[in-house]
Amino acid sequence: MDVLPVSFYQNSDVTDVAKKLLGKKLCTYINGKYTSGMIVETEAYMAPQDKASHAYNNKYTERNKAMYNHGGIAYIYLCYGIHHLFNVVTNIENKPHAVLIRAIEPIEGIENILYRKNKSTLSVNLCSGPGSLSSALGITTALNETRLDSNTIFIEHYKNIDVNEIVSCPRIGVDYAGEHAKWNFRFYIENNKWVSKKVIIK
DNA sequence: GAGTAGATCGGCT
DNA sequence: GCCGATCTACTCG
Repeated sequence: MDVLPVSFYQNSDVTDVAKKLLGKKLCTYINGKYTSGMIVETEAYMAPQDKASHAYNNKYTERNKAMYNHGGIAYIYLCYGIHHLFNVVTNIENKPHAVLIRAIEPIEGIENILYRKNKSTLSVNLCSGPGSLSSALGITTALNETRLDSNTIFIEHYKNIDVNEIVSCPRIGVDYAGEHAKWNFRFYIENNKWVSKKVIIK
């Protein structure tokens, strides 16, 4: 009903989209099971200049081609051979920008999440961390390049987050990116217990 | 509670 | 062959 239009993602400032996604509701309807959760943590990836991005220097492969598509679709890829990481493609065609969704706060379909996780009780780490969140929502690489206004994956308005509640800090697990690893491209909602990791001091 | 190994696919040196 | 935008389980103290 209140699904974000594709135009929301076609913004030339990825960090702006990353911040605006906080407090939105990510919903999936996969294999007949509906689940949703509020986005509490994101990271921006801004290729071609961003070394931490798969599309650094406009590198183009079969895997990352989704990022070169227009904004408003999903870029999902396999990490460490096990984890399916879910990204939102932003900007226009041939501008490979993306926002990695790192954590959500479960809202609906908790029983489906527990079933997928083979757990009986809800705990904070179930949807916290990109790989964990994808398995909780049933997201796999089969959904790569799915439109975010489709009825499989969609994002709705949910809660307005005040700028004062948004914390920005360096991204996680991208030390190899040298100077770019220090960019404050990670955003999360302050004092939200579902956030995967607090500020990392180095 | 903290530290480490193991899982396991695709893209690259 | 090696290593990654990771997570979990298992060990050790």
